[in-house]
Amino acid sequence: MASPHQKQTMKDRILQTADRLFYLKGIRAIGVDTISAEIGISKRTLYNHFPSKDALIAAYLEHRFVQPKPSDRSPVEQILGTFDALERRFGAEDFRGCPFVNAVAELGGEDKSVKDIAVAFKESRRLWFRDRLVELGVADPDRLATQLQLLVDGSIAQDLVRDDPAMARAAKEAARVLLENAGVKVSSPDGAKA
Amino acid sequence: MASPHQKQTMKDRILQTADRLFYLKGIRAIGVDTISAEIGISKRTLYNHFPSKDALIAAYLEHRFVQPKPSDRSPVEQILGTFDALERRFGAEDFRGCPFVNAVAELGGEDKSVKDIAVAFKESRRLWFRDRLVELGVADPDRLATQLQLLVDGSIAQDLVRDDPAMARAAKEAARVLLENAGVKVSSPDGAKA
DNA sequence: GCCAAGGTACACAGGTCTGTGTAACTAAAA
DNA sequence: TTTTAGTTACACAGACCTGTGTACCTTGGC
Repeated sequence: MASPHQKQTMKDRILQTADRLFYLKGIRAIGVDTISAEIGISKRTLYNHFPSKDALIAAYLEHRFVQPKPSDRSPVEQILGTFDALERRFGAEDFRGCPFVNAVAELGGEDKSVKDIAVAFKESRRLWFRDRLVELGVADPDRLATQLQLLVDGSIAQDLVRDDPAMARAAKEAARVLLENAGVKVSSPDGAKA
Repeated sequence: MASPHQKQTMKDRILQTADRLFYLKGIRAIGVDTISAEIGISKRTLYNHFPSKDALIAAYLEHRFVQPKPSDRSPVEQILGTFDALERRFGAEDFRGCPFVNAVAELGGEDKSVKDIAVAFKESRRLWFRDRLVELGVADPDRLATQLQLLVDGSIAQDLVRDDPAMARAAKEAARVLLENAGVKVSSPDGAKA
């Protein structure tokens, strides 16, 4: 973990492959046989590293729970840049929506642990927006952060079914309107730095 | 179909039960045995009415594709009322997100017909917004309709993971800001008719 | 050389799933 | 009464799933 040159462990390879297949094809659609076959290991080895498929699913979701990198850009640029990043990801052919929302949709309210991590993820994203809005001094950062997160999740859901990266642009424009309405000065209607 | 007093056919009962279980528990999570057992019929009878589970899934999604009732309220009230209706549905304990988004998330891009009907549904909803925005004479009804639909889908996704009907209120407030920004006069910040 | 850790091959238990085949039953229509 | 359409009970095929048991093999460290 410390050294980037460190050889990838077996556990890493299993998790990485499970991550890719679970995300692309769905958690229920992928069996442990498929994962081990894809890596070229025996199913026994997989079970030596993860006690059950449920444990592998939990590891998958935790693995997806990554914090955004710190940035030295201005709060407004960071907020609006979120939607540019979304648009880029929508364009990739291996994008298939939000893994947490998908997992909840797929596994239902049955599995409480899945829902818990999904809620934690969504809340962490909302708080990320909120921190930047506080920095900007807007009146009601909590409310606006929630609304920005609505635009993020809405564009993800829309792109999931429509495969249309323009959804991210529409969300960005809406976000700009909401920011300006909250008294935030936003430079130009489209990409001043371009 | 014409008379509301008409006795419910076997096919209706199957579809209705499949609808409820598919939506609540997930399509992959429910087998045809479960559906037939729930109704108290044999699995053979189910297969006499639907040639395959895939056909039943298709019928389920078509059954969910309902058009909004015509309304005599003003366009603005209709648009904002959408979010009030959402909030009501979020409060129900049998609400589990958008069946079309869930189906795409669950069945993946593999099944093209599922994606097709999901796209058709989302587009029909977007056009519903668009029609009302045209009536209001806004400058760019297509863009704003897309953005309102983003708020709808965003609040649905958020409520799915958080079980928080307040997401609909946040979406409604954002919708009001977007409408006002487009030059639409919106009466009061919260429920003038209350 | 020897040992121990971890991987492999492979069978298998026990469950679920979709879908079919078949013979008997029921009830309404003719 | 006879026919016919729909339903039932039930077994079963064939596939896939999670998870385990077991005996063998490979490899690096001592």
